Amino acid sequence: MRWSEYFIPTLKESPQDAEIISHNYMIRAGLIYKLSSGLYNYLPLGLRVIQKVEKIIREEMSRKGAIELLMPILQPKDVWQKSGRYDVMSHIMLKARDREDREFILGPTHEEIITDLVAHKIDSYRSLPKNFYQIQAKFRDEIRPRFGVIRAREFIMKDGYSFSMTREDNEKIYQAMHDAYSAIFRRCGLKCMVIEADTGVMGGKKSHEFTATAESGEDTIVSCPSCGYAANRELAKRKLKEKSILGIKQYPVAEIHTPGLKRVEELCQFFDCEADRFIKTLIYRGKDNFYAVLIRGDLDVNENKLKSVLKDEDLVLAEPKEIKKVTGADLGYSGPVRLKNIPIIADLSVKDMVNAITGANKNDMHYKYVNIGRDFVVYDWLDIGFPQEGDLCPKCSTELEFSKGIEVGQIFELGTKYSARLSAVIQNEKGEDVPMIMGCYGIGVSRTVAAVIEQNSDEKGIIWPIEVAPFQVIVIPLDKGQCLEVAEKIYGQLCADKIETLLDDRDERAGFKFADADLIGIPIKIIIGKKVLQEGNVEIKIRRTARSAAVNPDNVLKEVKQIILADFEDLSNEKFAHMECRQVFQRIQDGETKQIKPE
RNA sequence: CGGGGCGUAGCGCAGUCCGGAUAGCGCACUUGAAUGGGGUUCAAGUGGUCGGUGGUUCGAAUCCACUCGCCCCGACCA
Repeated sequence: MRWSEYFIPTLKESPQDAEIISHNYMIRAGLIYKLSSGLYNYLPLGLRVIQKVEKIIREEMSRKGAIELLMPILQPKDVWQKSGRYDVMSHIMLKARDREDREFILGPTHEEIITDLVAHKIDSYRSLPKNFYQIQAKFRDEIRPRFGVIRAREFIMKDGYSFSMTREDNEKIYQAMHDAYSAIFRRCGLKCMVIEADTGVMGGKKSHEFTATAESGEDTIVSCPSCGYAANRELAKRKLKEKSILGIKQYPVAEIHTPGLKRVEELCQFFDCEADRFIKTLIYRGKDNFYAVLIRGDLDVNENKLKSVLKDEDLVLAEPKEIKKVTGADLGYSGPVRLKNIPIIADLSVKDMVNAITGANKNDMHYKYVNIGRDFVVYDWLDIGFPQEGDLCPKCSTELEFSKGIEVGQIFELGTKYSARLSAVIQNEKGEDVPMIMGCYGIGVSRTVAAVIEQNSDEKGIIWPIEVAPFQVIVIPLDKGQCLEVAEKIYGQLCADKIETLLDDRDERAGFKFADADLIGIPIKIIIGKKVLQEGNVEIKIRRTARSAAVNPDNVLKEVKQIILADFEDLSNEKFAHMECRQVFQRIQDGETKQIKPE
């Protein structure tokens, strides 16, 4: 491709609304252009990268026997009502009516559609298992789109759905997808953590998240450096460091007048102490009864964990009126002491608290010097908080580490939630109708591109890993005349050999071209300048290492192929095991060939 | 949805508080000249319904009301 005939609108200045590196570079390198909040044009260069990621996905998916199809973006409302998700996901769905006033939504995902399809077209267990996928645009009316394509409203997603007769088959596909995802992200040049994840509105039993580590990530990952336990902070279990409370003197309970003071923050000031001296008491309303939930004052209750340990999906914080009824006092004065007829559940963080401060279940009153056992009894000790710095691994008690990441993929074991509701049933060997067992597997394609940039860039711009680079090579003539002639020749050779090459044929100065080439991140530069050419050479320069070497123009094709192969090998060992290539790559990396400008 | 901010040329911004004449600056773009291996220099240009509507006023980018859009923090999030 000739730059002058192509379309790469680069920007020298940073756009005002780009908060993170990938967003900034995607705009500046001319990959995307915003149409409206959360809606992006993919410009030619950006599209090429998207297509590279899609190609990798298709290869790895079909390697595992998955079948590609394509479903509509516009979906009739009634399918969603059948699954029960029309209401649950209502807030992210864009709704529309056609000319006959029929109701539709723009698909935020496709479980319902594929299940409907399979329900109609697969009627024997002999046809199972099947694993379908598509790559297509999704629309989710995000509450707050941000970070460019990382949280966009319209985005490109690969979504896959498997249908099995048996748990074993389902488990096999889950594992196959797990493996496929690892390969996909590795080939994209992404460092990922695979972590235990929450199933959210998808429902289902088991889920793993593939999270690309990035400072700018929205997800917090908790991991154990010792045993490898890793989970989303929303889900992560924890142990707490044990503190000995032996020998600490317990004072008698004292009632303190605390007029109008309800929030922990205010109470800290009043008592002149840290938040961790308080036992926060929250009243929750469950399906059948109320719970008093205790947690240390500086921590928050993880409601997902609470729901799951109490096996009560309907759990919500009680209304002020209900609190008054249950505790006898207004919101803000609840406490465990003399709290009757309600189970007291406590987070592990409360266990070693001595002489704590709690509400007194009387308005404007708190207790000081409250002690467990003596002043109240806990019905059950549970892990219902979020892990904090210093907390320990639930499995091996090593101190947990925290990192940030971008969720690029997630896989779920769905069970029979959708198949049962949408009648995707088959007859088993005994002639009984049973719902199919499902799994679902998603990759945020556009988001993956952003994650790759988050992990692969420097102050000059993007540094594409070879497999997702929009072009592998950029040929840069620094002058007209002979330089351009040689450049054209090399460009022709590379193209003829199916190496994706960009020829910067613009009449611009050297620095300008270099800066653009670095910004758009092409891995290999072929630089043709007068001086080097007089010595009969051109220059090959690697974007990532900034190392360069002079080579004879006739050898450029050979060298480039070897660099590319070596790079591929780096990303995907099993695929390209060419020792020779590695050696040549090493030679260029080490600068063993003639150096123009040693770094 | 709550809180905050912004909207002036393709991009980044000044001007708005305190109303006044052809609405400025940098980058980009066009033309010319010099230059030619890491974002050159000089000169001359193109380009703006000041987000929109209504109002106040002799006069509105500027004041008022409404409205649309965008961004940030929070709530939310496969």
